[in-house]
Amino acid sequence: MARSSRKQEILQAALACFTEFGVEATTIEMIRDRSGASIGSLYHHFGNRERIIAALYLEGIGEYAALLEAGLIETLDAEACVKLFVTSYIDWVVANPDWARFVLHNRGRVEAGEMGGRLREVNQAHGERVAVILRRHRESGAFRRMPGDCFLAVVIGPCHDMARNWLAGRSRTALADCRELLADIAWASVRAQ
Amino acid sequence: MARSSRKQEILQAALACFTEFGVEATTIEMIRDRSGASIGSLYHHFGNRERIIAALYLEGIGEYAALLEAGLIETLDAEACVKLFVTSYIDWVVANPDWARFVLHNRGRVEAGEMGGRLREVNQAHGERVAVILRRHRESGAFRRMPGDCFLAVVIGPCHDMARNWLAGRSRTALADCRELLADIAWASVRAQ
DNA sequence: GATAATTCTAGAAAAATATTCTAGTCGCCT
DNA sequence: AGGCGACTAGAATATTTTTCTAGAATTATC
Repeated sequence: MARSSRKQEILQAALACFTEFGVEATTIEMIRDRSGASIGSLYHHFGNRERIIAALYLEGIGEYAALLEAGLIETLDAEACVKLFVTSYIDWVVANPDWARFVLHNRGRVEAGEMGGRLREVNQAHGERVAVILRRHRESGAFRRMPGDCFLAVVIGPCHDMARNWLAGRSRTALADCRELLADIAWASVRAQ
Repeated sequence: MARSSRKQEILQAALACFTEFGVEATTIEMIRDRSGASIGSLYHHFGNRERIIAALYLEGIGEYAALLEAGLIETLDAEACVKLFVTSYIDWVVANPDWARFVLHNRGRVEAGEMGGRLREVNQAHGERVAVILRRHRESGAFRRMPGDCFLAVVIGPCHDMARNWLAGRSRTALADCRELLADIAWASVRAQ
C-alpha cells in the first residue's frame, strides 16, 4: 500500500486535464504525461478510460454526501436541516471548484456508462439515509405537502444551476454571496404555510 | 436544398444512438449505419464528431428558447411570466424527452469544445432578450430583490433537477404532475413579500 | 533473510476509431 | 448539352485506445 499514491496521482492528473481541456479532448496520453505514470500502470489501476472518469466522479459525490450527512445527523431543527443542504453544497463547491465542475457536467456520462449501476447504488443508499433523517420532520408536519421527488429538486435545484453558472464564469454574483439567500428561499419553498 | 434531409437524418440517427448507448459510446460508424449516410456525407455536413453533438445541442436549446420567448412577449403579468418559465420548460421536456436528456447532460461538453463560443453567444443573446422582458416587472417592484443571476437559478433550477431525475427514471412522480406545484413555488420564491 | 506470491510498472504491438482525401454522382442553371 | 456546386462514396491515413508480455518492486510466508 506504500505506493497507492500512484492511483491518486493519476486521478489528480486526469482532473487537471479535464479542467484544462475538457473531458472529450483529453487523451490517455495526456493523463500519462501529466501523471508521470506509464500506459501499463494506468490500465492496471483503472482498466479503461471510462473508469478513470467514473472513479473521479464517485469520489467527488462521495465527499459531498459525507459532508452533508455528517452535518445532518447533528441537526435537529427542520429549518436548519433544509438550509444545511444549501450551505454545505455551496461550501463544498467553493472549496473544490474543479471537482464540482467535473461532477456537475459528467453525471450523464457516468450514468450511461458501465459504472452506471454502481453510481445508482451509491446514490440510492445516500438518498435513503437522507430520507430517514428527513422523515421525522415531514411526519411532524414541518414541510409543505409535496412529492418526495420534488422536495429535493426544490431545495438544491437552484444551487445546482447557480453553481453551474458561477463555475462557468457566467455569473456576475459570487456563489458564496448567495449562500444565505438561497438557503432562505429553499426553506421558504418547502416549509408548511 | 432538395436533399437537406440527409443532414437531418444524420442528426436524428445521432440522437437515437446517444440515447441508446450514451454519447461516449457511440461511434461515427454507428451513426453512419443508423442514418444510412456515408462517412463522406457525414463529414461533409458536420466536419467532425463534436460538431454533430454541438448541432444537436444548439437545435435543442434553440427550440425551447423560441417557445419560451414566444410565450413571454404576449404575457403581461409578472406572475404569469414567471410561471411560464416553468410550464414551457416542463412541456418541452415532456414532449421531447430524448432531446431534453441530451441537452441536460451535454452542456459542459459543448461549452468546453470548439463550439463553446458559439453557444455562449446564442445563450447571451437569448438571455438579454429575456432580461428586457423581465426588466419592466423588476422595476415595478413585482419581484423580491435579488441578484439577476439568482433569479433565473431559483425559477428554473428545480425544474432542471426534477427533469433530470424524471428522464433518468429516478422519479416516482411524473414530471407533468409537478407542473403547477413547481410553477407556484417558483412564483412564491421570487415575488415581492 | 531467502523465496514465493502478488502488485505494480513499462512500453511495444494490436485493435478500434476518427478524419482526410480523391473520385466521383446528382440536380440544377444557362 | 454541358458546366457548376452541393453532395455522396469508401479507401487510405492518422489518431487514440486497449491488450499483451516481460520484468521490477513490494509484501507475505516459512
